[in-house]
Amino acid sequence: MFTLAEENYLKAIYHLEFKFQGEVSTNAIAEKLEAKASSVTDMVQKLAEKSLVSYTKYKGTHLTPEGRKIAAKVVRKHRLWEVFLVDKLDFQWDEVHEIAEQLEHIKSDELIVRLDKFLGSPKFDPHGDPIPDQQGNIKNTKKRLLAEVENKQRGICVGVKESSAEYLRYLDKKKIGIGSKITVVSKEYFDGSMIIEVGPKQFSISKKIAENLYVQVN
Amino acid sequence: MFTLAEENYLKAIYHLEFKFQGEVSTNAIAEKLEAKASSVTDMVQKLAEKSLVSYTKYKGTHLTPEGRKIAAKVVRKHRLWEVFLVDKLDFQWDEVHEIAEQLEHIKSDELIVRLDKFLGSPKFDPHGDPIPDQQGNIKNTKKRLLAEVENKQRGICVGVKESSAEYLRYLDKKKIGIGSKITVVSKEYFDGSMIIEVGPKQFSISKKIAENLYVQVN
DNA sequence: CCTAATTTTTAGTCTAGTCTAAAAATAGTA
DNA sequence: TACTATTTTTAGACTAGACTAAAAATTAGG
Repeated sequence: MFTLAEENYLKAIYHLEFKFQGEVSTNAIAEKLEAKASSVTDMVQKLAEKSLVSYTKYKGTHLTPEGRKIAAKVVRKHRLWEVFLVDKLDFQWDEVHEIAEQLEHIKSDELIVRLDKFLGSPKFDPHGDPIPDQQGNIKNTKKRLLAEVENKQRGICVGVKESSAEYLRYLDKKKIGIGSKITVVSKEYFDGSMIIEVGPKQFSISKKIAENLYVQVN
Repeated sequence: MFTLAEENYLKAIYHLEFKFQGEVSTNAIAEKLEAKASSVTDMVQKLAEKSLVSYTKYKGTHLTPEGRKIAAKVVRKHRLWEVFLVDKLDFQWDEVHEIAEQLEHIKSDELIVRLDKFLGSPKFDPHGDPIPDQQGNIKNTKKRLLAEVENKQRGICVGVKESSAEYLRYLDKKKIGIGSKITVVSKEYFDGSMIIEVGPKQFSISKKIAENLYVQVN
């Protein structure tokens, strides 16, 4: 199996590859993990030894299929646990990250199979990020801000950009949560506000609200 | 906070103190943790520095109130997670220990409060061992084997001694589980079998069955 | 009560993972 | 292109936690 540090490095590289769509620099990893660049060099060399990343001096790092599989598994575990914490233990969306950072390293395949089942095989975590499947495949989500959605289009709420308690409370009040179907009824280009339909109701939301809600359209 | 190793040492000492009712020897700790005695000496000296144990060379170790509190907390977490795994994720009683060994180290007080609530504040884990409360106090359980229970006495099932799949399946079939109320109707001293009452039914069980079931009487 | 066996401790070594400081490579710019 | 700034790597040191081997203390047996 893999150590905690190894898993964290693989996960960081995984996220950074996604973000930059390609090779990942030593400094980027260092920043993400709040470590020094020299430590990162050390570790990626070890990971390269184990064929989990491919690494060329001064050029950067990227995951091998093997490394990607492991990273995706950690991410899957992280996001499933977040769903557990929010759905079952009633944590708020913004309180769960730190705990999930620990839970993601629990080693037991059977545990994850059963947890997934227990949670109803969710496809998104409470922040709207997609949960990789067992093979590490991730649903191509095309998540975008509600503010960017065209008139008459319909999307599924998959997360928030900001997650302050106030904002989440507002959303709760309006019955907007992960999975809510939201239709843009009309947009006011003057102030960026829009009228949306959620369930049986139509109401107006401000630009600020629309700019902090992610939806998936397709 | 405390490291994984520290927590494991404190937990081991906690269990051994309970078992031996007193001072714990270096070798006993070493055996429990499958480590060398020299490693143990090292660690207990460090723990003594931090006032988590009191330790006198060649004499042995025991927990300070501080150390006991931490150990009890780890045990509480371990046992709550075991309940979660069995009650919610449908694991068998004998499959959960290894996973709980990992989960017990997750750091978040709020998590434990909520988990406890989610599980209905159980007082016993799936093996029938009592779960320490938030203050680390443990219910004095007087658990004993069903075979040792007197005629006409009534007990609550709190665990099993053996936990083979066959045995557990037998218990399931007979609708005996944690919390089941069992009354000893009559004992056959010739072969150690007994007739018991579980719920609305009375039936006979062999000595072997009775010697592997723990109940709490009073 | 003295010697032998056992237990415990000390001393020194190892690995994983981190760091700092300095050297080397790369990139940016005049 | 050459010089400077930035990035990356190397070298060496540190800590936690484990180990082996040897020394010291304790316990047990005659």
